Amino acid sequence: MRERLHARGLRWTPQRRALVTVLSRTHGHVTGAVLVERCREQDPSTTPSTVYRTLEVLEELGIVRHGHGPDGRQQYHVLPDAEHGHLHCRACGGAWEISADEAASIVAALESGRGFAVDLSHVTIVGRCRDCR
Amino acid sequence: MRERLHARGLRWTPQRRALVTVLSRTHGHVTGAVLVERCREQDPSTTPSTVYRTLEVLEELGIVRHGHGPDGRQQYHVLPDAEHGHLHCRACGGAWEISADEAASIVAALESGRGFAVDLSHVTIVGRCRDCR
DNA sequence: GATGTTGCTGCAATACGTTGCAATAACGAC
DNA sequence: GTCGTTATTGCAACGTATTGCAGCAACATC
Repeated sequence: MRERLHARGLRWTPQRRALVTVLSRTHGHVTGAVLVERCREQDPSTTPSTVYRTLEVLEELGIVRHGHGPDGRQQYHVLPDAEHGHLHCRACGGAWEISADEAASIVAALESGRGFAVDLSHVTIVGRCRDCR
Repeated sequence: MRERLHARGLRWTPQRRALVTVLSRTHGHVTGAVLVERCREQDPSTTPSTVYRTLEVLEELGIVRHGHGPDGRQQYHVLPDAEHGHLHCRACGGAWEISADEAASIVAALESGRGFAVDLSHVTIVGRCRDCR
């Protein structure tokens, strides 16, 4: 991590180390708020702005990706999960991932029809799941 | 409008009238904040909570639909536009609509594969448009 | 027109994120 | 180890959206 930051002229600070540590223990999706909270557990003096700014940096480095839940709140996931989209059930609140394979037809349709390059990991589709219908 | 509210035991208030007026003059997509602002132009004493709560009511009635922009903020659109999804270019900020026809393959894929009923009007897909690639 | 119900409003507080700015501290060079 | 540069931090303020609650006012009824 330190190397990757330095390679871009960025710095390796205690606050960034803390967030990276938290992320390394994180599985699946987390909201920004949860990450802030977890950083605070490690270091109560953590401030939200630092965490969110660090997340931006890590996203540029490709370490994390973020999308938005059905309520529009940030959701981060840590790589190197395969790229995937998200499915949310409005009724039960359940969430699933859409694999790149499964999304292939979606991506292809927008690509060939409009020349639009879908950022799959930022996609969240809301609706109702089989059980809730 | 008044009839539709009364039919459900709801009330037709000056604040609701103001929002409906604003909406009737609105084309395309608007953020919640913009709607609050426009209501304030009509009546400076308007408060955000009332506007957002009224929007919820109107959504239940099917008058408006909301989704989230690429930054997760609310975006409303007024019916009776046909149901459609949204496409956002991360680079230029442009936005387009995805017609139900164009989305048919997406909807069908998730429907048959997972039994998931997509709420198309709540879908926002982020990526890069043809010009920005 | 007066009255009772109860849906609505406005306020205040809270949550989640973002941004400007001055002070700090990481880092490279000596 | 010291010093200078400048990326980062922490603070404070702001923007957007939600929620609890007490008082208000729409509406139906009389």
